[in-house]
Amino acid sequence: MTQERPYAQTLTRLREAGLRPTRQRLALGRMLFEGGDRHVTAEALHEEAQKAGVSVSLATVYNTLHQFTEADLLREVVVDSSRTYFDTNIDDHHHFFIENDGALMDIAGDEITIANLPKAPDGTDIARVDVIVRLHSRPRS
Amino acid sequence: MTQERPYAQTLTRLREAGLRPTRQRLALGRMLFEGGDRHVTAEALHEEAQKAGVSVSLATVYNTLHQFTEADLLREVVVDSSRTYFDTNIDDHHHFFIENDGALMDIAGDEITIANLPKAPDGTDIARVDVIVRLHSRPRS
DNA sequence: TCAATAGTTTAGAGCGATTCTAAAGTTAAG
DNA sequence: CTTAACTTTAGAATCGCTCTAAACTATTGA
Ligand SMILES: [Mn+2]
Ligand SMILES: [Mn+2]
Ligand SMILES: [Zn+2]
Ligand SMILES: [Zn+2]
Repeated sequence: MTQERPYAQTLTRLREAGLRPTRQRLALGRMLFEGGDRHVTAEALHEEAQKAGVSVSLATVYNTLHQFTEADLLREVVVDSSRTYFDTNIDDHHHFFIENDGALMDIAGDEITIANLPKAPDGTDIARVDVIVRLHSRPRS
Repeated sequence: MTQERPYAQTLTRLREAGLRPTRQRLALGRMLFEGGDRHVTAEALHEEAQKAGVSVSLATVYNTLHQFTEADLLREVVVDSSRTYFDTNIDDHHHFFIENDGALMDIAGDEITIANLPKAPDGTDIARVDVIVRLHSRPRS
């Protein structure tokens, strides 16, 4: 049901976000939103587009990822100080991060229980709570 | 007790880490380890050294922070995809991060209870669990 | 005390991810 | 259509950080 009319679906999302459905945005949007949840870097998405024969500049990939994030179609995940990951899962959730290969995996929000969270310091509000479970992959047997 | 003989204390730490107690390492070590827990960026520590009249190159600040981290005198905290923070608190603990001004504050490890953590995927081991409570500072009244 | 050696510092070049600029190309309106 | 608003893009610029290799310094053991 959520997989039908994929073309129209991405188109609608863009329209609702007030973004003109350009060739580039439609192509990137389809790569991101059709199929399951994804965690991508700009570089990786750009490469994927190239391979799919979609001509988009890296600058546009960055622009688009930021516009999608701004429109709440994506969120950023900070796990590595040298790359930014964009996440198509915008629900509250957490992550496994395999430091060896940079892979990110979702942990559903209700799979982890956080208790006794101290209250935010005066003058501040909690914007989000991120749990990152850092993993090291064991050498394959 | 932990604040006495500050000079000798830093000196001893360096010796125990197998690092020659050079003028630069001693100066940076004292700035980092005397007084309470700190969260610094290389840039900020470099500036602080300059202001204290200690001449150290930025490259040496980076080298030193990494060597200290390697020696378990510091740990890195990833909260911002554009800067690396180094933390003098090497106990298990978590952080408040005020996104507006880049301030980091500790949350003691036992102040948060994490329950139902899913088990690590096959072939991986948990290296660390980081909880980052992202805050937005409310405009001052 | 004083080499000789191993380890350290540093200026400056280099790198990689990301952002910026401003000119050319598109889309939406009317 | 025509026009105005928005978008894309190549390439330059930025920025945090790392690398290189030459100049220093701490350590060692005659
Ligand atoms: Mn960004
Ligand atoms: Mn590092
Ligand atoms: Zn995710
Ligand atoms: Zn800390």
